[in-house]
Amino acid sequence: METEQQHIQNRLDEAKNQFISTIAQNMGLYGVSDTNGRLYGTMLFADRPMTLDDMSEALGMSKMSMSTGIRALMDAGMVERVWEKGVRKDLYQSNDDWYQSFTSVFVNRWREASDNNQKAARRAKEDFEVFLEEAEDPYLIDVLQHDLEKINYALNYYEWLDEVIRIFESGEIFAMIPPK
Amino acid sequence: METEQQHIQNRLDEAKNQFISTIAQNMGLYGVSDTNGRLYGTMLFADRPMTLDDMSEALGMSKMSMSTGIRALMDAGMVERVWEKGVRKDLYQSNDDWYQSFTSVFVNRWREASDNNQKAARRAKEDFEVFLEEAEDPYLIDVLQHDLEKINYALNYYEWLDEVIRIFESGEIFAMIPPK
DNA sequence: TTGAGCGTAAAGTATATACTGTACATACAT
DNA sequence: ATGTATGTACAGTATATACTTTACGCTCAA
Repeated sequence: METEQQHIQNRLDEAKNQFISTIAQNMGLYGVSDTNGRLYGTMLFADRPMTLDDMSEALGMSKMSMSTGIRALMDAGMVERVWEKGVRKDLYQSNDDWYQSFTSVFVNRWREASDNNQKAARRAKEDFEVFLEEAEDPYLIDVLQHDLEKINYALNYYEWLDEVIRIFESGEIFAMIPPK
Repeated sequence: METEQQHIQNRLDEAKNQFISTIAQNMGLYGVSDTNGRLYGTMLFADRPMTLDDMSEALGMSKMSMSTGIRALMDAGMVERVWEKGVRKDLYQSNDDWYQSFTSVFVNRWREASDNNQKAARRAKEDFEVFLEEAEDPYLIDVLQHDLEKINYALNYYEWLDEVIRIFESGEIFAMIPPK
């Protein structure tokens, strides 16, 4: 027979779970899978650092999944490893500074994409310019000029995007829009 | 035997393809799949609006895939349908205003995520507060207070995030960081 | 009214992704 | 030194996603 307090505890766990499920679902935008999101949420509400076995128990999933999940969350800077002397098992806790950790995730992902795109655009531009020198057919020249315009437009866009990313990277965004 | 001009044309197509492949790969950040990204890229460089059959031919994929792909790109506002009288087939062209289309994609996705999270957080907060009233066990009370702190922190974060999204939604971002 | 051309729904298939179980290498305690 | 506990690589399996094929309903021309 469960006591009154146990009943509250159960409903509390249920409420937490519901919240965790929701944020986990929406973490796809940060490039975090659903289950890794639940993993993060579980650690967020844990009052102590957790071991892989703790997580495995809490989520009812294999320890191996926890291991790979933690690695992904660490890479994203959303989780950090902590040490306690006398404890053999690895201990992890969530990085609770969402402003820092989530903007860094955002910056890393978008910076990489922008860099790739810029490189590809510059390479295409060089090629197009060479072709333009060689071309004689008026129609081909016309096509090439239009294509060059597109590439130049893209390059400008990426420059702008870089500026946006920089605002987040440097922390200027927090001056523009102060955290509460 | 291919002429000089044809040879240029071939190399041009190759260069375009390489560029398209790169941006398509990085379009995952916008929630656009790789092949839909290629579809967009193909239309971007097309000098005329394209039919589903054109696309199917260009990408070497089934017309059905083009149909569903186009629908996704339309929903994202990255592609628009155009009419030409006397033409039976549906015609589509890329929306070339990247500042508009891509920021709107960004806003929609993040706004939805933020809304969901906020709803879940508010629901959790209400629950936690009820539990706090009912709780008597000091340890449980302590846990609840910490949990409430987390939820309040989350709510503040979502408010901040909403502000960030609003900057993009309203176009204020273009005053802060002007397009080139 | 009929027939051909068009877009898409539905079901089936292939490919990619996420997850698990086992087995191993490493580190620590005795 | 030896045994035990711990994290992870690897291979296999299940699940989800992307893609194709077939069939159908709708629209417009004749």
